[in-house]
Amino acid sequence: MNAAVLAFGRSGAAGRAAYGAPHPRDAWAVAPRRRVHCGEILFLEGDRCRSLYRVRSGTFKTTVATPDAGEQVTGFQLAGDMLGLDGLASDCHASTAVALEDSEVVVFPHTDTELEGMTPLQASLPHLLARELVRKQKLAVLLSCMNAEQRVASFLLNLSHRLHARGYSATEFHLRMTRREIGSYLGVKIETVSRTFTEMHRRGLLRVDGRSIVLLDRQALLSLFDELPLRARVAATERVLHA
Amino acid sequence: MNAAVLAFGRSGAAGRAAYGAPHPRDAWAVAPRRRVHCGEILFLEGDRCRSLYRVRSGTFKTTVATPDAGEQVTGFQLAGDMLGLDGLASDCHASTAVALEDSEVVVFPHTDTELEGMTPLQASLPHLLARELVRKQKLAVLLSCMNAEQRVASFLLNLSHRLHARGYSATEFHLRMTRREIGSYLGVKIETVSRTFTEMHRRGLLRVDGRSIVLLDRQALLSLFDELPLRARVAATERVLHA
DNA sequence: CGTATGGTTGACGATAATCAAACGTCGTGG
DNA sequence: CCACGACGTTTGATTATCGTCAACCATACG
Repeated sequence: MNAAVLAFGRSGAAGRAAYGAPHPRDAWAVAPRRRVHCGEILFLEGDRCRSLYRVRSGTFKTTVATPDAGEQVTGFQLAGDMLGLDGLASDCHASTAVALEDSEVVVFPHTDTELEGMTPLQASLPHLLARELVRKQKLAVLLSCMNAEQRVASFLLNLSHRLHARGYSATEFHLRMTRREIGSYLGVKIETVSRTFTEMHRRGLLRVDGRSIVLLDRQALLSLFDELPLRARVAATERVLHA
Repeated sequence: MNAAVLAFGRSGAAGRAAYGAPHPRDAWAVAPRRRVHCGEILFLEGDRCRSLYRVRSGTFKTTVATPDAGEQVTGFQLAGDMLGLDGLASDCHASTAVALEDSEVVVFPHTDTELEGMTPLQASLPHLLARELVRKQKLAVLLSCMNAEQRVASFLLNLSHRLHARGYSATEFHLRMTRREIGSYLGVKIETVSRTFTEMHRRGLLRVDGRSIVLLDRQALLSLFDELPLRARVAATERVLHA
């Protein structure tokens, strides 16, 4: 039912709450920061992994190179989200991070994760990684069994949810990414993204003007996920009744 | 070029090598084991996460429930692979693990990961999780940009690779999973899996008899990943030339 | 200006989903 | 023993979704 919101879900508190209970805000004051301008690369796939990052402000995309010389977007990161976690698998970053607007990150030198004494970051790494893992798993499910319309609706609802959790409007927001990046992330072509936006607009589900979005009918967007093949819908209904 | 093999890749040494360099085999003797019969559930999505597991022998699948009352296969685990890592995100398992044949697992009680002193498992958790994360990311890429034939070829080559790393034949093996499970994992329907097998058979790439597979032409299977739209292929070629 | 980039729209086609039927193998119970 | 149903698999016919190709517009920028 709320698969849309759950499908991605980089919960707003993810990065913050995991670092220990009382979490004095000053604890971060010592951590170095770095400004990253729009379009600038924070780290490159294959680079030596020297640090982890936490987005302080702004937006990032992470991408991986595909065999066909293209780039595949693997995620969008907002304030509070971690960047570079996949670099812990080896000593190299497994993806590239690019700022989609002028942004700022907190830098956690990689040595922090190797100290003998348990730093707060080190202690919470498994949680952070596991969360990330669950999200990627849900993305895989989305890519496996949703149609284009459902993918786009998932994307918008998820973005809305994450922005809301950060204190922004849940209904009006500005897309920081291009149609091509959205399509790459969702596994559909740019034309399909464009057409889907247009069609949703036509049906009154939202208003689109370039990159500014206004969600007009959240319920209708959610109900797109009920539109399943008949047999599946019947099965789902029975399932709910039995529960 | 070898995207097929890389696309998944639960490297054979993953679970084993990560636990410390010399790795005396006896170190595991103390860890409790558990037999899991074919079809039996090791843990259920939503269950309290009390332990992590490492496959000692046999095969598992992990699945998540989809909104349409179906189940989506999120991975296949062979000997040496970890199970239950996604449970570290919360205190509940994010997926269900089912044995695809009579199997045995090593059980790591969850308390091990919470001890103050760093246990070997605890120390290697970030690596294990990050590896898993990278694999899921690659699965997402596969689901985003490969056609049915490439997905099936990826699956077979990956399985071949993993079996080989475990001392089995890389060319002849027995599928432990149904066509439906393969299709679910790859994001295609069961009929498509079947037809793709048939077509590959017809072209002499492999022999299929029920669930026994014989890979006849690994090169041809790999070359399926060069079959890209013309423009992409040209771009890829140029890229290689410039590198 | 000219060019590059991002976005929209239309026409067309290919890939894979859907629907349907058939077959073999199991295990179960009559 | 055989009949029966539940599965798993294969194959064919048809459909629909989405990708491809192409044209066009708007904006930014040197």
